[in-house]
Amino acid sequence: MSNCHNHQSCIDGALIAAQTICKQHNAKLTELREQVLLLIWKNHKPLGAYTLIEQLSEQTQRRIAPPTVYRTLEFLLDLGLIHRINSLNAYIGCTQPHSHQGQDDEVHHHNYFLICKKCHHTQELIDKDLSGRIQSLSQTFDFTSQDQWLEVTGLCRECR
Amino acid sequence: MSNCHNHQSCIDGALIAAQTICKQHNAKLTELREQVLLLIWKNHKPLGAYTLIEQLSEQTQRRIAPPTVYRTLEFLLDLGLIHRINSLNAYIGCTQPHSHQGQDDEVHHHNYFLICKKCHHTQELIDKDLSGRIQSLSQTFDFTSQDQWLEVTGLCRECR
DNA sequence: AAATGATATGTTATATTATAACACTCTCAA
DNA sequence: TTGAGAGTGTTATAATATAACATATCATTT
Repeated sequence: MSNCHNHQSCIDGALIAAQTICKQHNAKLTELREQVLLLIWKNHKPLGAYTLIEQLSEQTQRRIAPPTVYRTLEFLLDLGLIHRINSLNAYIGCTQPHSHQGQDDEVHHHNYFLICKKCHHTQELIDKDLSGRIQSLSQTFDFTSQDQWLEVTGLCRECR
Repeated sequence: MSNCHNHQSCIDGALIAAQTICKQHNAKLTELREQVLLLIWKNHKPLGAYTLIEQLSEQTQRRIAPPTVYRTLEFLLDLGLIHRINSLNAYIGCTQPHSHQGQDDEVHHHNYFLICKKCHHTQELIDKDLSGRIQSLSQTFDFTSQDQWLEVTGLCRECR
């Protein structure tokens, strides 16, 4: 782990947030979903689906097939509890899931990531100002923006 | 094509720009590379690698295998002549390849796209102000940014 | 022109990521 | 108690991408 912090409290917080958000959306946080979410958080770096399948298979002592995991990922993505890092084909826990909730119960994806090219440590940003700026920039091109994905690659402090 | 404009002049311009940039980098714009670049431009929408393989196979009347196309895509990507749209696993021509040239002959990727969810029409933006803003935001997180990828999804004028 | 080395392309096989389709299970409300 | 929906299991396969090695092409030197 490249950034020092209380890791367990991250995980605990993520779990509590997940429980709250599931309740809000009348969705069930099943054992499988909780396991997947926790594994993603424990790794604390973008995690590929097949790595996740491996870890999950080991942990449960039985063979987990891809669709099982992909469905679970989709569930967590839809609720904004995790994010997909497109440039890595990998998944990471959302640090502020509540901030992605719209008034209409819809999840808006305005997600920004700083991704270290060396260690793949990934930091999520949330910046309302930047969101607004990108939105209005879109408007000048007569484009109605919905979701925003920003991936900035470079070097984190440790790897520099 | 969802945005009206002189399409042939786009293509012609892209080809001339490619020739110039290849010369600058002492790289060869071979027939294959030119064919691929033109096909990408003719489609004028993000094009998947395997669609490209199909079109290229048809056009040349022989079977083109994936590595051939992927290598060519890599070449064009490296020179900044095309971009990869990560959210679509697809490739599109760069509208302003010269603007990605650094002084040190290195290509910097600060690329922003507006992607229509319905028709996949994709508009490239270049905005130095936004680049700077994202760069300085990265700095506040003690992160040395190199490349920036922004993909905004939503609806274009025609699809709204 | 022949030899050489570097670059480009061809070819075969396979890795990696993701989804389709259908079967089974479990819960909970009618 | 039953049947409808949600969740998960299972098998097969689709879609995207790369590794490894063979061959060809071209420029340069001899």
